[in-house]
Amino acid sequence: MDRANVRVEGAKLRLVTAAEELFAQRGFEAVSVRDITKGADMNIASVNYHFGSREGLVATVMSRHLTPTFEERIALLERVERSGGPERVLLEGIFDGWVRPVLNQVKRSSLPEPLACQLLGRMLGEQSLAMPTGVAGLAEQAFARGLNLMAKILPEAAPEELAWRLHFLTGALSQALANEAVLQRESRGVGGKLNVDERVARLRRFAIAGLGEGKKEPAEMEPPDSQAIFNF
Amino acid sequence: MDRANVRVEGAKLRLVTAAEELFAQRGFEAVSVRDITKGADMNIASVNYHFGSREGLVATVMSRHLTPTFEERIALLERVERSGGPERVLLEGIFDGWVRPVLNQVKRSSLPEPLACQLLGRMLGEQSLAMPTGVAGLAEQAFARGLNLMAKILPEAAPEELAWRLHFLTGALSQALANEAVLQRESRGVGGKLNVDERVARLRRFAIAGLGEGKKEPAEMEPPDSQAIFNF
DNA sequence: GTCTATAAAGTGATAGAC
DNA sequence: GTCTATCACTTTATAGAC
Repeated sequence: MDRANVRVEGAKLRLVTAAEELFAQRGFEAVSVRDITKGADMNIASVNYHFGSREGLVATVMSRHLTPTFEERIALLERVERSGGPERVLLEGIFDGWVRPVLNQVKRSSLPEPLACQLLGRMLGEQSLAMPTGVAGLAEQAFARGLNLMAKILPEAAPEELAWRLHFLTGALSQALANEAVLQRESRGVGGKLNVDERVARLRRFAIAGLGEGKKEPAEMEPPDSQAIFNF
Repeated sequence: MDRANVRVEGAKLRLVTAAEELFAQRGFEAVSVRDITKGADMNIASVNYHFGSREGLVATVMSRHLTPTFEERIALLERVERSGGPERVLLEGIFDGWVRPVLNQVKRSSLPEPLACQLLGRMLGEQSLAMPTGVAGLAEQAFARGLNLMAKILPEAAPEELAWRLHFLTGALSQALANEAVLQRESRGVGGKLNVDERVARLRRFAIAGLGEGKKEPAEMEPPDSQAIFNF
């Protein structure tokens, strides 16, 4: 995978850094070229000179973070697949392979941790945000590996069920990274001020249970839920 | 709760409907007043006449959908709390109380189902999207009830852990509603073309397992995960 | 590679006629 | 309540001087 468009330095780096900070705070749509050049204390024309267009800068930001993240995700999932192990270990391997690369990317970022979280959370979760083609291909590869591992744990489940579980995990992860302020408000502070590692530790318990739901453990076969309010 | 700003008709309704369709497709930030009036085949000045400003229209759209949704969520969770039952039933009650009102709102909407899903998914998940104050209050009330019920099932868990689980559920729900196209692409079609009820049925299995993780069931006490790749 | 100046189009909002 | 015309800005992008 060509890394030319992932590495960035000098004037380009100043622009990218300023852009990332603003994208993290306000979202990709709500930031203008002027906001970015002002934030970087550079000339208004510099974005077009260095990146061709606003869109080129957005693509660079996406690629810069998501390329190494998805490459690491692919590598980790591959490693889990090769090393094998009992179901519980595979399940933890899927979660760690899926989530850890995102966390590592947060740590690698030069942005302050809360901003890096918001930026990654947005890139993973924001609707109608087109990924550069190279990145989309990596996302596909990672997804295929995740799906393959899921099928080892739940061989009788429909592949489409497993695909959706990985998708739910991504939604919960995006929420864990980007929406801490929302939880603070809605929970009147009960959510606490957790750093990203603590939040991911909580997500880990939640998601591993969800991903593995239904794996044969005779003791907890689905009871008939006759008293449930609704039937989905 | 005053419903004056929730019910809308005549010219206002035409504008709201056109706006909702565009917001669902492109997101709230990416739609201009001109796009909306063109979509409604109405005059450019009509948005400001009927809603005071673009922001007023956005607030109306949010309130129109989220007010009944959160009111129903509060009512259902209250009902689950009163009727009680064994843990498993409470757990299903929390999920249904949390998610069913959203699904009902999708069905109530005059928009085509896929658009209604995207709109609701965006309102639940889109970062930096300010809720009108009345709606924010309802969201808080619903959250408090959900948290209260969670504490009945997992009395020994930290409240902050339970708050985050509800937050993860919201993230996964938003993903189930709004990002079907993304899953289709990433999974190369494995995700299938599921309608919203089927997607929610899958979310139900995933999330109920995650929400209830750790509730005392001696048979499945956490095994030491010595072989896990990472320790969070 | 950085700058100014400016083009060309789009933005939300409003005054005032009908 | 609907319309036109327009204001006052902002948007991305670029030509051309330095």
